[in-house]
Amino acid sequence: MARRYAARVRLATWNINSLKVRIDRLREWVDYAAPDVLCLQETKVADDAFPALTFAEWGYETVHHGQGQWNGVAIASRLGVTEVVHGFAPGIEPDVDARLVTATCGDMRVMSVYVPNGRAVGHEQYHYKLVWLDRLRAHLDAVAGPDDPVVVAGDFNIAPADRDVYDPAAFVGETHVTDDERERLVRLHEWGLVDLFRVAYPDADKVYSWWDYRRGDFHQGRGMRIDLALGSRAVAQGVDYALIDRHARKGKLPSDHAPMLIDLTL
DNA sequence: ATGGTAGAGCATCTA
Repeated sequence: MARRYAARVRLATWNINSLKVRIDRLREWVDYAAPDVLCLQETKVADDAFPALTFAEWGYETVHHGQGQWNGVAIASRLGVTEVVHGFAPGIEPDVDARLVTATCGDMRVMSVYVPNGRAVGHEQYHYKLVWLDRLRAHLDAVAGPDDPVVVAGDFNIAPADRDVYDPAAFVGETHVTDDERERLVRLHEWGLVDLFRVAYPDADKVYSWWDYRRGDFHQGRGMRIDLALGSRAVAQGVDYALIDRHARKGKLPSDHAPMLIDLTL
């Protein structure tokens, strides 16, 4: 259906690191931030344990793609949830894990992604990460076009540039910062996606979305910006505001990731 | 000091 007027949309993404443990904190943040579309990662629940009725009480339609103990991704939307694809589109080698779910929310084609961690450079899981990102690019071609309003949001487990890492020297030879991983992000840029946080803040540094639980890293400012919202041109040109909400990383039982929100005019 | 914490779930595995 043709769009008749500009719509303001608040998009959010959060690696919640267990929906079961974090449901009250999530409710608190949703009340505060009131996103229209919310991408979640690491729900760590099976589909039959996903609290869809709770989200419905909050005013959200949901789709969840989970497996139980690990991984699990969801999209919660006040703008509808249609044209759902669980995992990679048909024709692409299926994923062994639940790391991707796609839905149309309002006018946007939305993907919630939990990119494999990679564990260590050269590890079998690192190879899986790189191949997974190649498959994500193929998936984009299958479910959307670069001229559509498209958003790919989630935990990419890649810091796009050195300024997205608290100490680049500390990560030499580690995952999340290698040329091979960053090249996969460049390929997504070549498809037509841009880093929406950078649209709002082209030069900001020391802005992170994840801090290791250990060693007091959050309080010492040792973080990385690895949670990204990538958007096509139709989305990027409408970015009004972006925020990585560090306050949600504080207090009792925080996720190790902060949520990010992006305000758009579509 | 090759450490530390957190979540799954009950011995470790994953991050």
